[in-house]
Amino acid sequence: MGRSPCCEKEHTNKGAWTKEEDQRLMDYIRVHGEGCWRSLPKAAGLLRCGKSCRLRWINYLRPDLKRGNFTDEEDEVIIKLHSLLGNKWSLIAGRLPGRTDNEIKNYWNTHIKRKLISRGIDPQTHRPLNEKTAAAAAAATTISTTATIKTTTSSAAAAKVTHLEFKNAPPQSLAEISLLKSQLDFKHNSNFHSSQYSSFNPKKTETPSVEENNCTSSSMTTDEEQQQKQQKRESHQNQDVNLDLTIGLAPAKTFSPNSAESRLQQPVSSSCHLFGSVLTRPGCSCWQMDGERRELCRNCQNQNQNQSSKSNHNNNGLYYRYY
DNA sequence: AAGGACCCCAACCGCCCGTGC
DNA sequence: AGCACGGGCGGTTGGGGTCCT
Repeated sequence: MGRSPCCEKEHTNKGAWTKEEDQRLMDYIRVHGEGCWRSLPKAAGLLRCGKSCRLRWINYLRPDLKRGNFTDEEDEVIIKLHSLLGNKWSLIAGRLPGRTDNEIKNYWNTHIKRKLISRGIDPQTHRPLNEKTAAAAAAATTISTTATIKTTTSSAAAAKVTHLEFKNAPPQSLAEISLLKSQLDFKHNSNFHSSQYSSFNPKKTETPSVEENNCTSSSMTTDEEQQQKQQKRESHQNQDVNLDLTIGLAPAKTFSPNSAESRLQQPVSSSCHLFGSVLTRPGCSCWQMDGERRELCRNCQNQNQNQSSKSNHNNNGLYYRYY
């Protein structure tokens, strides 16, 4: 019944690693590289579970690990990313070079939680503690009535967000976004990735953006780029949400096309992105995020018309597709 | 100095996801 | 479609170190 264990527990060591074990593991990986963790212990002459070897390497032995205390800058990055991603430690770690998910998770639980509480901020919701109860009540009546999440299946575990329909207007501020996110079952709707709120962030950071790292569509024309830059400038002037999701890039790694990681790296240039609704036409200009213009561009209108027969479209509302 | 309380973090556990067949 | 497997993830634990009385 259930899964077979990843190793024979009777013949494996547990607990703290010895220097000799560390040395064996490092020597083996130096020669053979990472991977195939299940067979590694035997090949390396270690009486350890493969998972244990992997963890030891990733969290402790890897040569590129940064040692020492977290800096204030790292603290703030962690807080910011946590407010967007929740307990997605590996995604957060992917944006903090030299830090591991385990390290960040421990650091969060032992330091940052307290730090936020001392600032009067709830570490889970990232809202003021004294607002917590009132905000929860308010959120239930405001945000939940403005957005409807449509999924492809009725199973929470397998659900994939396909549409977001806003009866009035999409969230206008980071607070609203956070509130909306907290109301979704984030764990079960991992495909609905809050990191894609980056579409709300036209603010340019010092670090290279996704598109500057050749992650953007190769089909984009110069005109389209200009259009997007203009949109960014306009958006910048019109709102103050700075999610700074261009902070560093995840380590070079390939992801499956629909993974959260993959979508984290998708171009953030189009102002049509909304909660991960990456429209297929780069340079689409349907949404300006200024709270005034809530129009769909022609392309998106056409797309919506194609979809309208399937959805109960509110005349006053907006319709976003999630890919 | 003793020992109980508390803190920190490496390591473990069980589950989930992606892939190949 | 269903299964098996490897890898990865987040939550939790437990042991060692430090602080406090």
